[in-house]
Amino acid sequence: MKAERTTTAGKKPSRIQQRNRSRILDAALDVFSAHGYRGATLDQIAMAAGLSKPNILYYFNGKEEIHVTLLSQLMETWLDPLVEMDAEGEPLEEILNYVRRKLDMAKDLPRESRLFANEILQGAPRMRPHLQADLKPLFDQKCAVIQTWVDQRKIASIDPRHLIFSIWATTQHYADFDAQIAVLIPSDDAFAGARQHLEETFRKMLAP
Amino acid sequence: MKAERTTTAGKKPSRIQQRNRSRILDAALDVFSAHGYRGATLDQIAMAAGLSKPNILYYFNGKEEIHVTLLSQLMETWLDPLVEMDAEGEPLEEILNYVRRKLDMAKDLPRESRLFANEILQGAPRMRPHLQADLKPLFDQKCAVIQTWVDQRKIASIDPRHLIFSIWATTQHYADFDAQIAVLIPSDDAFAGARQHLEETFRKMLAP
DNA sequence: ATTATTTTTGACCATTTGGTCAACACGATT
DNA sequence: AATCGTGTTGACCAAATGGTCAAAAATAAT
Repeated sequence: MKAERTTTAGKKPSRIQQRNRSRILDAALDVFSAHGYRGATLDQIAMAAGLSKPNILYYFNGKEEIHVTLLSQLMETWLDPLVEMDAEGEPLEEILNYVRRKLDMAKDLPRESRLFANEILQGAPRMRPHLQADLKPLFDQKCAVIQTWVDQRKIASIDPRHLIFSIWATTQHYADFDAQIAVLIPSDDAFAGARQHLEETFRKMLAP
Repeated sequence: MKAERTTTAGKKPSRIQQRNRSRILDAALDVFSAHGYRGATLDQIAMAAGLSKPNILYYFNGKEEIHVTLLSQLMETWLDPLVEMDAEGEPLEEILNYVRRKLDMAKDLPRESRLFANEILQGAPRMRPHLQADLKPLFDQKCAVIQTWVDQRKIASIDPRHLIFSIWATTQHYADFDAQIAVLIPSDDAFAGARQHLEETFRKMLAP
């Protein structure tokens, strides 16, 4: 019988296992988000994790498994703000809160945002299953919620799908295109201005 | 004296030179935009161009030169819609026209959009000079124009910088995140819906 | 202390990849 | 047809890279 210390962990991961696995994942997040999947090397990840390359391969069966693990973990975090959007809440405030939460994520988790962006840009080769299985149903459900708000005249008439796209695009932009923004708004916290701008614009956009 | 048939072309490029160089650049655009810089290989580019690898290296001094050439050419096309925005025109219509043009570019030139997005995502290692030299001054100039429109109450009070970011984000999103959109809006032309949605939302956003 | 188990690593390997080069083919000019 | 500059390529190369493995350290269990 093989070790199988990977995805379907046999029993209980030792203290040292937990520590090293999370070290590796954190280092891999650094490297993958900065260079993309193919641009990242195991040596870089090993270096960043403070472990030897063979040791990395002791904890993960290969480069791809590290990447897939990161993507899977990310999915949960990524969808959470949308899950939080409450059909019973006050419509405008629910949507604005969603915008705020997404912008917070772009600010606080830029590596995750870029990892995601990289994967989608390349055609989502390793993530399409997750998108289909997790994102799609949630998306459809929340679109329906927003549509009821539109039908009840609680917010302006708008296509819920493209509204969500606009929210994703405008918030993630500040993480994914940071290198460009840094050139255009030097030595300034773009997020402060972004928060106010998005608050105001989405408010106007949605006013019934 | 060396050949120097690269950037600073000695004299006149022959018919065959022009043909093959553009073939290579077109193939490289395919490959780079699909896999990123490091993910792209000269063999893939050569294959896509219908030429041998050594032949590719006969026309370009290396992988990086091909990439840089693409980026340089792209810059002009990319900035053009913003250049077109006329300070003398009707403010709201000028901005909406800019949105429309940017969306057209996302639809018609998705490879270029992804090439650009890939480069910025990786921190713009090969493009920062262009951003500084070309994009930055244009950005500042057009921000000033928009600011005068705001000051004259021609459009709503808004931060021109973040307005432009929002336009970039929402339009390019449809090209860059196509893989995700295809999952969420299956077998549908997202651009048709996007055009109407963006038209309406930016109109509301900017109404004085 | 001794055995058993889990971690760690130096030394290797096979493949991929960017790039070189000498030789060869082509096309225009004489 | 011989010549000369332009194009083209098969054969190679060195470095990078994902991955393997047997042996050595640590660590835990007895």
